[in-house]
Amino acid sequence: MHTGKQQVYYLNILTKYNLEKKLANLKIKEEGTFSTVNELTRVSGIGPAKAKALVDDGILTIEDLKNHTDKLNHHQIIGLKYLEDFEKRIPREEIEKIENAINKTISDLDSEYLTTICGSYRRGLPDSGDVDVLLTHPSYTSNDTGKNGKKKASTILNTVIKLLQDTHLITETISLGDVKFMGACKIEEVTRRLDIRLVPFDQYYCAILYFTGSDIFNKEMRAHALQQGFTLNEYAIRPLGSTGMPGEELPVTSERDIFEIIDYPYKKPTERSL
DNA sequence: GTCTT
DNA sequence: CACCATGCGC
DNA sequence: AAGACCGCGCATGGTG
Repeated sequence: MHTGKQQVYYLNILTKYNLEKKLANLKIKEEGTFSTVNELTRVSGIGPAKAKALVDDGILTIEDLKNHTDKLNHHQIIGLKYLEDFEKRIPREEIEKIENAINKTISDLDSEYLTTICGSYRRGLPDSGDVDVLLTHPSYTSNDTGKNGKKKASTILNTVIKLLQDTHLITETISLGDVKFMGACKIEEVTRRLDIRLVPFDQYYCAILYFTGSDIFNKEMRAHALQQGFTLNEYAIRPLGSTGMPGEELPVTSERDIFEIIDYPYKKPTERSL
């Protein structure tokens, strides 16, 4: 009963999203601004809505945009400034250097921090689009909720980010909250997109699994989990009761634990690029 | 409602 | 000030 | 034809 209601709720979100996407595309095509919108959305932080607004203001190209930076917010200014850089792929050798720099700085701070760079880098691919770092510390768990937990998280993340700024790895901040940093770093010539997210210690391996992907692999694994009577997401794996109601989060101390719980043959990260 | 099977 | 909606990226 | 699908954190601007 509760589950049915929840499913209907998510279904509505999904339906609404699909409809809006379709309507937006139709509208754009009708107005003949399709290619223009695409051009402006190359800038990180400019999506379909902002692009449309800019076009309405007579700003049609990236070149126009450079003369109207007053119409951009901080994210979009960074996106414009590093437009070419952010479109370049990052060789894994460079990510290895970034990884070393991060690990050195953070382990000097506290040896109990754990970091993992996920995404295609972790799957062993020769290059990636950005650097996605997962960060955790035993003192921060999913029990740390409410005002106190937020404060604990924000202290940890802010400390780490400040340190990485001091060592001149992080060069730009797009956004910084309690648990997620989005910004840029530079270790050679090109400025690279860098994300760092703080994850509760007990949810670390579910997060690593999720953010390592690939998307297709995640989908297959989630489907297998369901067959075995479990629900798996970026936070946790939980058994499903006879009603379909998720139970308590199962303890997980490695990525391999998750595979074993759902009786799915272990795949190394390099075997997950489906 | 759309996508997969 | 708190709270919410929207845009955006992942 | 039938069943699967199954957000969220942050910045910004608006409301009261």
